[in-house]
Amino acid sequence: MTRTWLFKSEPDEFSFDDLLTRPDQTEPWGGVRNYQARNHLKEAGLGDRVLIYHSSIAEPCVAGVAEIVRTAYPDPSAFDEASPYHDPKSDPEAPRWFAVDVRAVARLPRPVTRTAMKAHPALAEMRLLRRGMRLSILPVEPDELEVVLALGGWELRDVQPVDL
DNA sequence: GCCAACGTTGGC
DNA sequence: GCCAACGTTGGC
Repeated sequence: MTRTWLFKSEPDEFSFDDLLTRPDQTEPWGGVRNYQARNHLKEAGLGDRVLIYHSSIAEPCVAGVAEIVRTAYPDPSAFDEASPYHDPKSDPEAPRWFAVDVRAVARLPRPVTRTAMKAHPALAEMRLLRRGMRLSILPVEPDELEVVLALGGWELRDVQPVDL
């Protein structure tokens, strides 16, 4: 069963366009240091869709769609003393933090702004839009995915992983 | 820049 | 185990 997730990113740090420039349009997604978000990361399965959401900008939006191409593995940055995400309490024998690899599917024909999502009645229950929601990795319901894609000028079949 | 919401830390 | 203090996130 293919699920959908929403990954937050500050585009100044890493944007959907950055993902498109990576080799094979694939990038490890790590540095998540919140247990609830980590648990979501560990649930992500091969081929799950990912909405890439740009936060902390004037107009926060979903910029594009990616997919999981490697499921959770120990996050190397946790063991890297030079990394800002270094966690001395994470033991390589029992890793605390995990990363996944994501590959771009495509940019949305038009970005779906937070404002547009908030204005849509079908998205009233969307996790992302709840007050005080700070999790950087969130599940997205199937019907919510359809609405977001429609707002972005796409339909669900446009993001079916090709190998399914 | 403000501030609400929330997570983490550490004293007790 | 409680809870105050503090730090961070992220929309506005």
